[in-house]
Amino acid sequence: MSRPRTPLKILPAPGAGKAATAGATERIVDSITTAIVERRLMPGTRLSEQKIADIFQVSRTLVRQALNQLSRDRLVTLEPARGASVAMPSVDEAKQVFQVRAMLEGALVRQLCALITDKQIAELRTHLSDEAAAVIRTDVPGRTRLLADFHVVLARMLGNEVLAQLLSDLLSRSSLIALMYQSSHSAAHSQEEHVLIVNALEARDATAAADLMEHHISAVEKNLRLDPHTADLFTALRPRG
Amino acid sequence: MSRPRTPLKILPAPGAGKAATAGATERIVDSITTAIVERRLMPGTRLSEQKIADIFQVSRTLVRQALNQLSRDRLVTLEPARGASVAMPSVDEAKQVFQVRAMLEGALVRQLCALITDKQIAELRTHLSDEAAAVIRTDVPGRTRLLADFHVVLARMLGNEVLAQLLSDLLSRSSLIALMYQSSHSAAHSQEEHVLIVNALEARDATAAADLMEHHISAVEKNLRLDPHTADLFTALRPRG
DNA sequence: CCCTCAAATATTGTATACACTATAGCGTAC
DNA sequence: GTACGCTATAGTGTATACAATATTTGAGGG
Repeated sequence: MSRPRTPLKILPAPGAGKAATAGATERIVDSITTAIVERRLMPGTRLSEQKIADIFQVSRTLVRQALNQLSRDRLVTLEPARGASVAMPSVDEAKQVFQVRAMLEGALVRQLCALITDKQIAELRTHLSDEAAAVIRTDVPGRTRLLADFHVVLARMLGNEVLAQLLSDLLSRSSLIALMYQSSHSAAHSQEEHVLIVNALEARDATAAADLMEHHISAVEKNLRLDPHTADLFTALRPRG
Repeated sequence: MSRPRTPLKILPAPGAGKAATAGATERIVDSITTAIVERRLMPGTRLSEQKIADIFQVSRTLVRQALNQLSRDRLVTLEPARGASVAMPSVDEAKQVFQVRAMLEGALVRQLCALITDKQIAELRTHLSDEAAAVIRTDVPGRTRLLADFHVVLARMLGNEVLAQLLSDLLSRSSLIALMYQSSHSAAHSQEEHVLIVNALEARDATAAADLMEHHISAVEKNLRLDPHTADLFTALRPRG
């Protein structure tokens, strides 16, 4: 066996001590998901069923279930008879994900302007200061999660679980994309844009809020290194170290 | 064993003779999906793993995989230790699905106006006449599929596979919802609205197209029997025949 | 006659076993 | 020395076996 580029030490998932009483498979999904988002598993890494099963002390059955779920979320790709690896979203896929997010979240804030309450604005302000705090103390996993959660929180405020779920999936994919195409968009900048969006929401200015949101998402996308040569680095460097 | 309310004769899937050479599990997913959409499996029907395994002449392993995928699509619900049944989307979920569709497809046609080619318009016209033909000859499964495909075709024309996939899922759920809350929105009416949307696309009138699309989706939703008492009929009649 | 409790049955959850495919290492021929 | 092919090995795909849990059936008591 060739030495794996990544030691595959997934297990701890330190901040994710969920109540896994019922779902053993869910624990695996969560661990791998956070491992990918926290950049401990790089795109292209092979995910051997047996190794993961050993790590989690379960049979391959549950691991396969987990990998299937993850493949449905597009976080891992499942090549027939070759197994699973951490997904490597193409440039096209990256652009498409951000386009869908712009469509969805633009409409989201537009509708939210008409319905949002002062109490919800206050909650958003709290979230914003949490974001700012995480950015200041350079808590990378924390700020990544909070910056993504901001968008899901907005969806929840519309009272639309279906939308929230959808957006949550898209944000996981966005995290993987940002990880793969090294974003130069600073977390601080993202956080500032979030503040502007909340300001527009507070002013109940639907057009401004939508424009700001679409601009924000577009800015994140534009700051990805989606140039062909950089994108190919991953595939170019994949087989050898 | 109590006699099943539905004989569970899923197998034939007469019009769906797909090339299932590789994916045995995919065949099961497709069969059950079309069985649900074509109303041969009513919401709430229990889906026993062993029975399905016998029908498809495979082991429970593959059936479980299929049911897991279907549960991810929200077409079946998976209660722990109780097994799978055809999903019974709640009124809230129904409204949320249509809300998301309105947001997504409104933005879709708005963007499509700027990019659509005359050739694509022609393709849409062809699709529309297929729809009309299916409506006239009261080909219920065919017209259902074509009316749903219209929306996916639009997504494909944007060249956005991610969006197309997302929309495809939402449309499956919409089918189940329409099935459950007996829609009074005639297929003919839907088809006419599709024509209006294509007209607006041809005129490159983004605002009109978006309005028409949102109105169309809203009309479908409004024609569902989402009144509390009717909605409860399913649960009320579920335990006994 | 209905309600409650208990054994029997059916069904799901998990693990293991086996078959098949792809991969890697090595030896041989050119 | 390099290229080709063979064998060994690791890994996935499917089926089956076993354990745990829910559901049903029946008997007994109120």
